[in-house]
Amino acid sequence: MRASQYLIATQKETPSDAEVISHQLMIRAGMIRKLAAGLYNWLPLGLKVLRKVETIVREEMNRAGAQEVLMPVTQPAELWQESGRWEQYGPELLRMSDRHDRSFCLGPTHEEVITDLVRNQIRSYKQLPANFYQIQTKFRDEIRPRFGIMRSREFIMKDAYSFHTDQASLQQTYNVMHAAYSAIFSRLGLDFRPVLADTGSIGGSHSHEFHVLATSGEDDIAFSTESDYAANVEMAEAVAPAGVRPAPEQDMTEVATPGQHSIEQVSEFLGIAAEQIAKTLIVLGDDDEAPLVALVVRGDHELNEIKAEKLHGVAAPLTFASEAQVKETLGCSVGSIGPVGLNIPVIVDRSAAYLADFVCGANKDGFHLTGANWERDCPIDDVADIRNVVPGDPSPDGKGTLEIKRGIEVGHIFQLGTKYSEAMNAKVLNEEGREQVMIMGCYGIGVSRVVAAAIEQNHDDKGIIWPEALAPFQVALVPINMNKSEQVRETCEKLYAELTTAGIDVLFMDEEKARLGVMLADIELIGIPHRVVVGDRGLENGEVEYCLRREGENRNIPLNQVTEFLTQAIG
RNA sequence: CGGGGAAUAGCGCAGUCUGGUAGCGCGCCUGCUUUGGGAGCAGGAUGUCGGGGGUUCGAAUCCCUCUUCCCCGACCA
Repeated sequence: MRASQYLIATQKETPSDAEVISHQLMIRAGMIRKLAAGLYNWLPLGLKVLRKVETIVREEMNRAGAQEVLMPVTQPAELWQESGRWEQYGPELLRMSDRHDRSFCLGPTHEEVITDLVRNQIRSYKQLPANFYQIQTKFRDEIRPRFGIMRSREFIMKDAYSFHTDQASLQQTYNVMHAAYSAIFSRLGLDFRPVLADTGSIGGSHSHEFHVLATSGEDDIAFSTESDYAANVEMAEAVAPAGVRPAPEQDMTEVATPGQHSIEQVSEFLGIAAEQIAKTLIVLGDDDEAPLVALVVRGDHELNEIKAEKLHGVAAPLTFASEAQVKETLGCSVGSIGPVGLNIPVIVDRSAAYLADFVCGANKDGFHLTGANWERDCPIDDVADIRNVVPGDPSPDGKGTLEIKRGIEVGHIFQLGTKYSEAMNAKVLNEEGREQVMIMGCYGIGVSRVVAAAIEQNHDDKGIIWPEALAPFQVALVPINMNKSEQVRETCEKLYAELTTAGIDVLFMDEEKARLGVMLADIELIGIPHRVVVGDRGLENGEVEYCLRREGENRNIPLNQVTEFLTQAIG
């Protein structure tokens, strides 16, 4: 491609509304432009990268035996009413009516449509298992789109759905998809980890997320130092401390703690470490008998809301009781609550249950208890894992301890079970000639998000450093003073033709009056991996200059070996 | 949706408090000179100051209202 015929929309200044580096660089390199909140135009250069991701995803999905289909973005409300999600999905589902006043939505995902398609087309167990995928635009009306293409409202997703007659077959396809995803992200040149995940609102049982590791990620991932255990912090099990709870040594004493509410305040005021304090949180219960429930975690731990809301007796979604509700039921304010003498159900975290001689609120404004002990001073009926793991916790698989890193979720695989097939009556005839509900799996990759994630992982202060597989161009060809030197012009034209013929994708910086500094800065910003600079100085020795973006060191190579050299360098 | 900020040329911003001719840098166009890492000189184009209403002789500036965007919290590829 000749730069003179290609839109290179680079800009020197960082847009003021771009927070994360990938967003800044995608704007500056001229890959995307914002149209409205969470909506982006893809410019030629950005689209080229996006297509490369799509191609790799498509190749690996095909290799894994999936069949490509294409479903509409616009979906009829009836299907969503059938699955029950028309009511469940909430405002993230963009709904609309057509001229006949029929209801539709923009697809945030395609379980309903694919289930409808498959129930109409597949009648026999002999046609299963089957795995269908598409690469297509999704729309989710995010409350807060941000970070450019990373969390946009409209985005490109590869979504796949598999259908089975038994769990073993689902597990097999799930494993194949797990392997295919690993192959995809490896080919893309990303540092990624598959992690155990919560199944979220899509429902189902078993699930893994694929995360690209990056400090700007929005998820916390817990890793074992000794094994390949990895889980989203939402999911990672906080195991019970080893051994038995120490015996009480102190007497329980009420102490005045005027104005001390938070754990830090109480800890400092009493000179007692946060891990020796029991933090009591009041949430709404799920039945009228017990409208409030107390959750107790250690002062240095955080409540895991996802774990908590799954507990029997706790309302989902997890809702904290209001100050007024607490005051009315318990007779004191939020900062002074403790498990001793509490007249509502108490659920205690495993680590908190291990405490002896701990400090807690006295259920009386301005007072705390020291030397409190389970059983002796208050009952402990319900112990559960309700906290987030922290670095240094033992790994749930018993090997090593956990460390926590940030990740960007780029893929997610689920075992859905029969959630949709049952609701939508998607059945096949099995070997016995009986109707049977199909079992489903689903598998997503955020294709546009991968582009941003790749930049988060591959950049320096000059710009993007594309992994070979994603680069919009493989080679940049830069002439120096082409408008003055016939020798430089001829050499570049020849090289351009030769490299192109060799199947190399070259960006030829052929603008007559372009300045060297500007061209080089643009190429570095855009992130083209290989660069060849042609000038009179080098040509006198029959040489051109080569630079690998990732290394930044110039070296001379003989003119007559350029094609061979680049073919090898690209690999 | 709650809390906080912002909207002035393609981009980044000043001007607003204290009302009085619409500004700066980058980019863009023309010409000349330059040309081995974001050039210099000269000339030029570009604005419903987010929209609507009001106050005023006069509003980017003060008041009311609407809209959009950004940041912090609960969802997700």
